Amino acid sequence: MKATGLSSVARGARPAVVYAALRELIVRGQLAPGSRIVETDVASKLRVSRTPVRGALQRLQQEGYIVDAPSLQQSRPTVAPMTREDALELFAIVAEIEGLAARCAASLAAAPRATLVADLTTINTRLERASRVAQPKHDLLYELDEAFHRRYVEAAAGPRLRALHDAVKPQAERYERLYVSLLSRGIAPSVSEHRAIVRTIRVGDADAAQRAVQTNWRNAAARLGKVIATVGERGQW
Amino acid sequence: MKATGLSSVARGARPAVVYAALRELIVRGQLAPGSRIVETDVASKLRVSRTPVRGALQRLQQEGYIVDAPSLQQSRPTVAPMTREDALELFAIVAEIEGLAARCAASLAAAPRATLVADLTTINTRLERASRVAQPKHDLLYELDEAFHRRYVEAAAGPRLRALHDAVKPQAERYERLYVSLLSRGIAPSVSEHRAIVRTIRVGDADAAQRAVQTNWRNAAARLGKVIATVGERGQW
DNA sequence: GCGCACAAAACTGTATACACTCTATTCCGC
DNA sequence: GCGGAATAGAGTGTATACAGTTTTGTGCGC
Repeated sequence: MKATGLSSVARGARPAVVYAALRELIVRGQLAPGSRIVETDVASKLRVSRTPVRGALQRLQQEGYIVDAPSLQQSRPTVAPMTREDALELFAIVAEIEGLAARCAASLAAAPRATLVADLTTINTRLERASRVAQPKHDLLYELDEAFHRRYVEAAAGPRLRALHDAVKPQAERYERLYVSLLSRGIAPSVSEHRAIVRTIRVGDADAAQRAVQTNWRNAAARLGKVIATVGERGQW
Repeated sequence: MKATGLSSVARGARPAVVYAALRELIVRGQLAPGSRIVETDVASKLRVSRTPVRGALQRLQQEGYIVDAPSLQQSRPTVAPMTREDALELFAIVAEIEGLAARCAASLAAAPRATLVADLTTINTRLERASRVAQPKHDLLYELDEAFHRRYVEAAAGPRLRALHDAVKPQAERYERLYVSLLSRGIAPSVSEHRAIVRTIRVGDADAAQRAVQTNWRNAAARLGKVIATVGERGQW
């Protein structure tokens, strides 16, 4: 990412670029939970005016990446803290959204469903292999897990559900990365849960597919909950 | 609603007021699906500058009330069309969100749960009575059904789930109003489905509560689907 | 009368100036 | 030295000017 100088970005794309840049910083932890975000600073760092920055901040806030620090009249955007409570609620929501997508996936026609099942199997196999090596690469584990879920969402979800997924899921990235970085050996259960998901989609059992995805996320939430309890919360004060 | 002259609105509240005004116009149908929305017009009608209007439009778009008409470079916001497909997907999403809330509600402690159950029963009884009269008042039916669902969401949902609900649910209002206005006698099944929801929350069965809410919405979607098929879609051309 | 080209109007994207609010620091009085 | 008030600074809210793009209308040629 070029640190400074996106003033050359095409005319209609600046808010989106600012949004992407800030989200990346937040999700990767470079912008710590609890940090204040100042419109003027962002604007000058990225060499754009405050107008596109405003748009980006508004979107980030609406999606939950940043929150308003309590101040009577003015809005003081700060990076949203990471707490155990928040992680559990967020994972529960993702469980429902992706569960619904899996339900739709299991109801697809036979032909596209077969392709989907094949792809999911491939991805999950790669995930299993990546998790078995001596020093698992955290980024790779995250990418593969993410790719697995994204695959069936994009295959089956309608425009509304996909938009919702795009808005909610990336917020879990902060917690997922924390998770794999602390528990990289512990994703074995995930692999077998993924296999169960693939199985239900293959046989076309919508209810079971939805349940399987929900189970996967609820278990992940439980495992993550323990991790956070030990490592502590961030951005709380 | 004062048509013109909200230039006197407090300093930090203008985007919210513009947002509320436009959303109201859209969900009540005064701004027809497919209509173009022009920043300048809205700004001059409401006597504010384009800046707060911009914020409001962006939020409306992110929540799905308005969409971008395809135009290569510039964004041309138009009121989102109402289609059968969209209604079914939207209701399926609401089913998951409120289903999750109901699951949390069934897991509440005994004391607050008892209060919740009592309130839900009261609301549902009022709904039943309102639906039995000769000429049911559509607005009242809508309000009561909406109040029923809102009650348990607010009682049990965490901040994230509530924010999601606040963002998604109002979009269903367009379809719900269409629904009750065409099928006001047909809400008897809803009343009994609500009773089932209350029962599961009372006994504290989380899984059953979630399923009951999902059933309620899936049935509503099916009933609405038929209605739209007969009345035709809007804003498609 | 039809079509194409050019021009003008309409709108959105961006930047910037100004106003208002909140905060923090400093200075004065005690 | 401590506390409070005044003031300077920082930062957001709003308005507006300007630029670039798309659309629409008009006139000319055929």
